[in-house]
Amino acid sequence: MDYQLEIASLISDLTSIPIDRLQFLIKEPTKGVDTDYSINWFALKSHIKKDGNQIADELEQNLQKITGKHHFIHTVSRVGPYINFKLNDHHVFQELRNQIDTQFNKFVHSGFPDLKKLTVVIEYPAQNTNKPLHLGHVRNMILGQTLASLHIFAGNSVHQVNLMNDKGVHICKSMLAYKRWGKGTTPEKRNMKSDHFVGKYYVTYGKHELKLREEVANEIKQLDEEKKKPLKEQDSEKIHRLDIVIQQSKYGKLIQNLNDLLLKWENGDPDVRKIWNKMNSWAKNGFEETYKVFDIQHEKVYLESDIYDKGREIVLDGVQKEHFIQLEDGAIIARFNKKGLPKEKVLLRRDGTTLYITQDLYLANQKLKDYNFDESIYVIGNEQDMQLRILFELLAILGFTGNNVHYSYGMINLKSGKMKSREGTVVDADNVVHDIKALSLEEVKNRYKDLSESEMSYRARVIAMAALRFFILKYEYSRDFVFDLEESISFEGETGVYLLYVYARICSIFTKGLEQGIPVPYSPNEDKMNDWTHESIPEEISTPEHNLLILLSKYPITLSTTCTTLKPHILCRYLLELAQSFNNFYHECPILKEEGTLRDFRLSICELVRKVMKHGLQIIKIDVITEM
RNA sequence: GGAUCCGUUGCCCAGCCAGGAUAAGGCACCGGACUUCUAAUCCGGUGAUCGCAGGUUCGAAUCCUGCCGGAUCCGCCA
Repeated sequence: MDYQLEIASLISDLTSIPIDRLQFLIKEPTKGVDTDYSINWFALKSHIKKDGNQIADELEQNLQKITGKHHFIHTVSRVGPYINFKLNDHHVFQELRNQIDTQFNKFVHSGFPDLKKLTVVIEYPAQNTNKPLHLGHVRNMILGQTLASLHIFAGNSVHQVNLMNDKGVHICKSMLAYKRWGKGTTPEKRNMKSDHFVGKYYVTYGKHELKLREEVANEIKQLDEEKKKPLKEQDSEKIHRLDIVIQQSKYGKLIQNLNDLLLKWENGDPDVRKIWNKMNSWAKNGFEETYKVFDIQHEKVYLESDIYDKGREIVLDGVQKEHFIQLEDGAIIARFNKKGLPKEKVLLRRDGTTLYITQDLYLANQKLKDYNFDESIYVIGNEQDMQLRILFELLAILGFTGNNVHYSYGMINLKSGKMKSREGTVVDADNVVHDIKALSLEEVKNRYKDLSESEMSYRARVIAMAALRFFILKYEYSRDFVFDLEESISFEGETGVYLLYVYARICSIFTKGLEQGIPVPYSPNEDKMNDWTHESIPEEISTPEHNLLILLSKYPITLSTTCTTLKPHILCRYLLELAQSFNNFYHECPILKEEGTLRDFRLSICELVRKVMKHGLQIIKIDVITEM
């Protein structure tokens, strides 16, 4: 039961203030105030033309009449400008108790409004095939995957797809370096993960280019400055001279080689295609290994090399329909007249070749054809906000049906600054997983000396992935954050490990209970629900118990909010609060040492927390373990 | 220069959409709790001009305006 909504409903009946307005006015109290929900009657004044005090008096009196021993509101009281509501523990517990057996699925969905089920396409992480995945991709993958999970939970039909950027100048850079310095070696011969092998050559190229560029840095700078001047003031002779110097430098020749390679690829040169195929398959095989670690599965992968040239017809058709404009030199552009958008955007080059945006137009249509979606989500970093705005605007101009959403997440920066893959200053996805696993294995070994190797590494793996996933998801997705392996991946405090620990603790209580012949709701070893029909509740409920009950009752609405806002951090914050609240309860309230109703009541609370914790973690794709 | 986002304690981070009680957590630091259901834990403490200045309001971290500081974007690149 959503008590916040119920209270809003009660007040709505008494005041005829619309309930959808009232539910935002019912607040959870700040720390230290002994109440469960409250409303400030000042906030009601703008809705009823009465004296505030009078409103509060009437409300309080009327509410007093209906609340009481059997009502879900136990007490109503006035403190200053607030009307406070304390819920009835018995009522809350009885409501929750139903889910211990068979109603759990109904319970977790009970916060959802009855909406039409949607078909949703989620595209991520759209990486390039020139280098291995890095921490930015990790955030992308984990967010994309979690979005899918949230939509599936909400009952929507989800299609997870990827766009593999497997052609273009970036992969040519790796190819060029490999051709020049690779000497035909392979990842196997070098004993390297194959995508790292490809990435090595990308970095080699980047460093080489940077070195050569320095030789003509001065000329490039001068050229840039000259070109920045208004057209009339430009010294065309100087520009020409600088151009020649740059072109004839080693740097210029390298760039020329790169462009030649790209052109050869476009023309289908067999030798170039052969090496391209080889390097791409190395890259893709490497990605597959990493995907396995993160359990990433795509229903379909669109390849840029397949579709880069498509979308031309859409653009030409757009010209026919006078949406776009063909310039004298042959280029096709779109003009915008909207704040925040550029004046114009080129859609086809003057030589008729396509651009990335051309392909985007095609892919948006193709996804609609393939899935007839209601919503298409692009999980892409916020540095591409403008590109996506332009794309969506173009689609709108073309009368595109279907809702496009840019899930714009923030960048991960390092203490040392921004991650730059061409300079090799990135946190590699595989390495970061490896490091966290090593860290958690050490912790497991410290605690258990006599576990089997496989059990130890299993636990270490679950713990490590929990730590990493939760670390990414606990931040509001749109915000940038700074990553530092030492400080960021901790197993203490607000971490995934903290949540796992609560789960393991509860399991441990149940295991101990079973050993002592005490009936418990759940058997961790067999992963089995027991016959558990406990219904009674002690006369006196302690504060930790009360807090847990209230918190548990908020789970459905938390899930619903998380799903409708697509903000996983809301669920993460809830689970942390639940874990804190449980740990407080754990230390304050003995369980197995008690007897009768009190023991059973507390065991029931444990089971509720266990179930909600497991469910919540499942939603964010974190596995649990029963012992740690 | 223009556009978008951001600025909350020594550090990290929630709250802002929908204004209301003493600004919530975590890290670090200080003190306390393991012969008692797992101390990867708990309890207590120190620590905040919510970037600055105005405005609206009975009331502003939250809304509005201006300023300062930071990030990103503004390619016939991807």
